[in-house]
Amino acid sequence: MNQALRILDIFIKIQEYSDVFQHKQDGLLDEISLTEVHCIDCIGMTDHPNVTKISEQMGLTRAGISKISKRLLSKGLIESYQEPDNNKEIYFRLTESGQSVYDKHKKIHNKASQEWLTFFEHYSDDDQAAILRFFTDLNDLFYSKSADKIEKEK
Amino acid sequence: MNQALRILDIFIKIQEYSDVFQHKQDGLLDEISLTEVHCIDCIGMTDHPNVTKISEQMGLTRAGISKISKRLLSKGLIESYQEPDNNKEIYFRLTESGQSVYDKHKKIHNKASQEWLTFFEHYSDDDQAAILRFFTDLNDLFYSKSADKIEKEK
DNA sequence: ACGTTTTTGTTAACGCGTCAACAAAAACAT
DNA sequence: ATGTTTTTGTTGACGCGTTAACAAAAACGT
Repeated sequence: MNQALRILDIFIKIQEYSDVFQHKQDGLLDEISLTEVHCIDCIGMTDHPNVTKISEQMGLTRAGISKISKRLLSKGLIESYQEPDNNKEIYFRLTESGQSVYDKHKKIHNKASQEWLTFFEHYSDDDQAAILRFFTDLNDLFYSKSADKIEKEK
Repeated sequence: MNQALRILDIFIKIQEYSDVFQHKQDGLLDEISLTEVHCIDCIGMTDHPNVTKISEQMGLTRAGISKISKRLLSKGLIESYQEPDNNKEIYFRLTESGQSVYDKHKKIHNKASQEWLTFFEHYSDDDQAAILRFFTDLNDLFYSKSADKIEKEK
């Protein structure tokens, strides 16, 4: 992934978590939590998503995803299915209403991306380069620290 | 507050929340949660801190602070007192062990600030200016959005 | 083929903070 | 002074996600 896009991604996440109201405006988060929307997003994007895969992608525990998926099932936003050759793994797919949530979220997401890019393009090329480098360095710094952490936990 | 310091402050917070391990390394967070440490910090810095004041400063509910203060009391990190002219408000102060946590946290905080400044100073003046402006703009953007939000909630 | 190990999903107990409802004290109004 | 309103702190019910323990299925080793 391009580094500029990576930074964009970070900011979208910040925006999503701090500006929950943006979703609220669209009436998306009235009955569904932000985590549930992210889970729907993950299910919509993943091939044969099961509890384990989703938990890895979302950085939550399997137990957590197990409960979230139960909520989504009871809300009729997803449904589960299995493959004939595997009796253990349980996969999920979006229902029609789940797909609608998915689409709305994607639309909001794209709108935020666009706003962000517009915001960023107001800076000169030199400024953009400086900002990008700063975030890249920062990312590396955090990454190396995380690596340290993992190292120590072993 | 200076804008550079403001940005520093934002990053310290990010660092604190994402790099909990940094506290763990110092054995600070083994028995105390990060929120509890912040509460101790708040009590240590505030004059006559009571549940209401602390909740306002920390952005948590009174109910939350009420419970956190009970935990801190039971851990012997803070103690409560009242003033003779007021039978309603209950204030807190740090015990000796609470003060020790406060000092350790401040030390870690200062260290993080110093690291951050060092990191930042590696950039040229022009780059620093660009980065600062970027964050200032971002801050303004978020602030105006929040203002919109408050407006709509009325 | 069969015993062992790993993977997968679920559940109960827990910790954390919120919300709503409440009682007691304080502040206010007249 | 007295009745009303506001402030303050607490509690119970709740939602959310984690940890730990578990059973069932799959994968592995020989």
